[in-house]
Amino acid sequence: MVKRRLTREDWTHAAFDAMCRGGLGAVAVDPLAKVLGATRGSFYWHFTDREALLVAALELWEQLATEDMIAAMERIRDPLDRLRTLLHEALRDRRPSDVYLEPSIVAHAHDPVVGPVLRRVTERRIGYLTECYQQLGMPAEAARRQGVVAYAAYLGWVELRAAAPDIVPEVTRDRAAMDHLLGQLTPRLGNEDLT
Amino acid sequence: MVKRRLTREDWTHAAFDAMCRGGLGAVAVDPLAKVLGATRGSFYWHFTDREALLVAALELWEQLATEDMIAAMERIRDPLDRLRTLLHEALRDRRPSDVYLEPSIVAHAHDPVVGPVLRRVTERRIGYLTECYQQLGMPAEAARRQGVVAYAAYLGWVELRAAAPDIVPEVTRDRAAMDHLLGQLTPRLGNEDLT
DNA sequence: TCCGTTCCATACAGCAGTGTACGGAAAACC
DNA sequence: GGTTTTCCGTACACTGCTGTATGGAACGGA
Repeated sequence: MVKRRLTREDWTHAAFDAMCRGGLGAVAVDPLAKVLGATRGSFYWHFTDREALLVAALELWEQLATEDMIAAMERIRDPLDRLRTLLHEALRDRRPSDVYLEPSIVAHAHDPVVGPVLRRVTERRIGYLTECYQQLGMPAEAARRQGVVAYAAYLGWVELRAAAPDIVPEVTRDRAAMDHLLGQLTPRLGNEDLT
Repeated sequence: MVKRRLTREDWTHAAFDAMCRGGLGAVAVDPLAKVLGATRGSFYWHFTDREALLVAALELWEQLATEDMIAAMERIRDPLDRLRTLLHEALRDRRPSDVYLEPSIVAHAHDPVVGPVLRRVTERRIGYLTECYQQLGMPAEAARRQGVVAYAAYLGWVELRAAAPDIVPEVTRDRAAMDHLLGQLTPRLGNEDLT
């Protein structure tokens, strides 16, 4: 790792990494400078504020964890297969470094810079889930409700994994239990229980 | 509000209140002293550390939001009625000041003083849910899994409420949707779908 | 190679919070 | 009412972070 000059993207990615490990509080200029082997002088050339860095890192998160994810799903043709893959991907175990990011972001929902991004991401994800359910034949309103329920379920598992990591595999590792769970979130076609 | 001397409990309750509003970060000695109309001199008489205050506040949370809650539920005789009340109570809308507390705690799960308390609370709540499902006739393992699922659902709604408060009522205010949701978490007696 | 632009290190000021030392006020006790 | 114990205010030192000012290094084009 030769010592080269840093770009705005270098700082943004470093902030994102720190965010994944230590939450939003870890997005701090001084510590990041140490990691990058530079000083704050570099940072304040590329950014005006610590806040600007936070925004950049959050928008990177928005891109990677939502837009890219959705784009990947869109490559799956069959709607049912796509929803199944999506849910499975969302509920599956993650690398430990990913566990604390979303909880930390939600915990700062009241923050004026976090709030708007989180809002967009939440609405976008639920919106996409709604689309998926509609493509399976659900009417709009029911699909929306189902989307909200599914997203709440996702959030719940993410948080539970953070709160007590060893409890989650009790369910997710059990094939039957996992199928049961996914089954509740996946409407069987021709089911009249779509409310 | 006459100016009287402060007890350890005064500080603990003030810390708990601050925690409810601003998350764990709001448990700070200097600001709390201002609120209480005192100085840090008082604080360091009753506590050794800021950490000690955090522990006290978290244990108060454990008592109020878990033990007292469970004790209240135990006063309900009929197991099905009890579970329904519990779920309804857990998923119902809360006062705004309560919205950010649990997300903030979960976000600090890696913290050495938060971790153990959060572990205990999580295990205790899931354990109690498991009991409830068992009293409804589910075998131990299935009840445990159902308890985990129900608790994850609870966490999900709490977080969603913090992330995008206006989306939650879309479901919880709709009587039919709410019944459907509670229905998924409430086994119908004599249902063979208990896995 | 020279020069202008881009980038960064150093040094400084400032803020918010923690924890300690110590003197003195306020209760409590007899 | 004096003494002892309990409690609290004040002042200080220290830490970790933000943001600014400025000089100078590194790079790229002519």
